Amino acid sequence: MKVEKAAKQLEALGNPTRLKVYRALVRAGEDGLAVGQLQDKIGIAASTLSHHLHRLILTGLVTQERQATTLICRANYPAMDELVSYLVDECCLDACRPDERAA
Amino acid sequence: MKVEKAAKQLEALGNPTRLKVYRALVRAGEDGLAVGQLQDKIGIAASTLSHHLHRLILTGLVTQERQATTLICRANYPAMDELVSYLVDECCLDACRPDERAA
DNA sequence: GCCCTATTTCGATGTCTATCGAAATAATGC
DNA sequence: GCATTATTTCGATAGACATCGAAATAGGGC
Repeated sequence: MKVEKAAKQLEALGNPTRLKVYRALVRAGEDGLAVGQLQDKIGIAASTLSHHLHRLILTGLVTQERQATTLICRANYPAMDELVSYLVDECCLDACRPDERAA
Repeated sequence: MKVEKAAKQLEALGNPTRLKVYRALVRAGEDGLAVGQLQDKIGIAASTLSHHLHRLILTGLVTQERQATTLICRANYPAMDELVSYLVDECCLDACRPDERAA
């Protein structure tokens, strides 16, 4: 993963509203949550939520699937896994895995 | 860890320049790097670097220690460890540790 | 084809961010 | 206490962001 991509994803998660959205989606699991359900949970204007979702989708952290008139949002686990791996491998190796310390 | 604190730290890392700074500091290990060395590595104005360092320090991800006229910067590993733990435990449990899946 | 619900896009606004150069501060050595 | 080096603070500027309400769009049922 390039540093720019990682930074983009971190920036996407680095907003309390978006982190709450992402957290809610993770907790919802495979069923995901409709945009409207997210709005109820988080309590912001629909347009604002749509904007934040757009940013999360652009970075690949969230996916959407249409079911009739509602849009189901889901956390894209592999993307987060890749991001955490980047942080651990590239940025935190010494602290988290002393025995794997690189040259 | 509260969601606001995690978001603040993610936001701090969610800028390419700051992520490069942090990465350089991690790679420098316990010796750390002087502000001037960081500036040489990254190639931005001293004032800009100072601004970014300030943000990283405010979130606790970086520490500074003065050695004579130079300021040594170091990555604060426990902070990153805590942040990654938050992401894994609160936001990525299902994907990363299926056997520890919470209720 | 029209209505209803769900969601996005538009337009506007205030706040925050990144960046720079210049000037100010800090710490040391002489 | 002055010069030197290292770093921060100041002031300015251009661009990005978060937020809202209103209007537009999408999809489906009648």
